[in-house]
Amino acid sequence: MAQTLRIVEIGKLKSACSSCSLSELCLPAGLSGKELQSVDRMVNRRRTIKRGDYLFRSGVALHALYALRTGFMKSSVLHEDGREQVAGFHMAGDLLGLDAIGGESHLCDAVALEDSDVCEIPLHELENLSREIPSLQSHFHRIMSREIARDHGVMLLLGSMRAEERLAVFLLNLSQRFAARGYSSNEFHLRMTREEIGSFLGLKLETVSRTLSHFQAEGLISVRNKHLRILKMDALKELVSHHGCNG
Amino acid sequence: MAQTLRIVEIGKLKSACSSCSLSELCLPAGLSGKELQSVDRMVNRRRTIKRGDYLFRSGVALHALYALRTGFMKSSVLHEDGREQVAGFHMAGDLLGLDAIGGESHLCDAVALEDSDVCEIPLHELENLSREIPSLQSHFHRIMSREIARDHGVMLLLGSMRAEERLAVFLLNLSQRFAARGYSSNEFHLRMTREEIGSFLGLKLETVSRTLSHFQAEGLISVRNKHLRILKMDALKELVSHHGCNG
DNA sequence: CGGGCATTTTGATGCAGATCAAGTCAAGGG
DNA sequence: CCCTTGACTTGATCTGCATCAAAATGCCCG
Repeated sequence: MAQTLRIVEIGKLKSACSSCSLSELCLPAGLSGKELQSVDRMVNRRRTIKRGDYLFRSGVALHALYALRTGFMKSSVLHEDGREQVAGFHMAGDLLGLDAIGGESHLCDAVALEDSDVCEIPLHELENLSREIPSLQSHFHRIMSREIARDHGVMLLLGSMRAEERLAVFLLNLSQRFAARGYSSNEFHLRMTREEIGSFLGLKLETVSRTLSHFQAEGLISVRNKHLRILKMDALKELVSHHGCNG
Repeated sequence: MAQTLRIVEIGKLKSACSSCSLSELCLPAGLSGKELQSVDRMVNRRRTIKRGDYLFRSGVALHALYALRTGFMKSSVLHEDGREQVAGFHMAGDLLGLDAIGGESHLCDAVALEDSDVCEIPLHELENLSREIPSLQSHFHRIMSREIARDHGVMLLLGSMRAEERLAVFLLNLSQRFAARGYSSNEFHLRMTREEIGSFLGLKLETVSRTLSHFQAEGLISVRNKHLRILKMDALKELVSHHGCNG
């Protein structure tokens, strides 16, 4: 009861895009004051997703796009026989639901890996508004395009890298994204399990664990449970570009 | 010289979207007569790409999006160390260059696997026009979204399927796309090499060849070089959904 | 039409990562 | 505080696909 009330209140809170610290990472990046106000009006609902809960599930109709405000989520595609493939991990500023625009219903699940807040962006209103604000339109296109480019990168990883390279790419990518949000680039908390990392990278959890241990033994990183520290950023980067040695 | 002339002439040909048999698969799907004329005016340049030539290369600035009119292409991402990952195969009606909108320059190569014709769609004009024509806008968004959803499907394939399943998914997908374009769904020509199939599926060419031979031995398909016939569509589909037997 | 090169097939062997199997560790609940 | 439970680590073994090798086939071009 108290719980429900709290959620409603949060939903009503006008913590506007114009005063949101993420606006430069998020949808309204690069908009002027006036334009920002229009976006504020469009994004009038917030939702809290508890750890382990779904933001949306595969098969459900698309209600809106979601901008992640705080927290951490994963999205995953599932095969009919139960296999799960994590398609991505999302942090503050990321836009979720982009794969559902094509068919009107979601094709993947989005699950909170820690308590998260999202802003709802009704697709039709976004399309209306982006007809009036060219810079919003082109930024929305940029966001979708970047998602396509990112996915191609993941395909490269899954299709042609060895386990060590995959893990290195994964860690470097996380590091970079934390840095872009003002967090440390060489020390952070892994919010996902080894199994989820494995699913994302096309590896089994044991392989993830072994490879992390191996990196640690080499002095590249230090891991203790979910706490991770990158000790030799350059060495990790070299690992990625050099293809081991079997060119 | 004669060559150059011929290309220029083709570039000038006004074989308009309004009279193009692909319009229902392509960008202008669902537009009215008047709207179609606006799109015609926007798409005023065609190009011919010879087999083996590049439509665009990674790193080059984005000039336009391209709608494939006739022919067959692949797009591939390359790793700095030379490894190539085929990101997709494209046939008539497909839109290429979507991953370059985000950063203004291409992130993958697009190569013709047979002589191909494309229509150039200047991105800025597309954005201008889609501010005037809502159905064009939403269809463009649908196209980008479908590309994201398709990529997620490929990630599922690369991350969690065995070689036989990958090949089966690949053949079924090709079959479906040929059917959508009015060609036979169970007999077609593979325009790419075994190596390119392998690169796309995250397998080596020998594995592709062996797996095809195996399918043939089982009576699921018949292959002779690049000519392929699907004999047991249902059995192929079962192969995909049943995860072999090691659930 | 025939030589040469690229593509494909097929076989033999090796290895990275999966699988199976214990055992350790941290967190939450009675 | 101990017990349970889920997450993680580590070791032993297995296997699917890669790699290496060589022969067969198709195709381009002179």
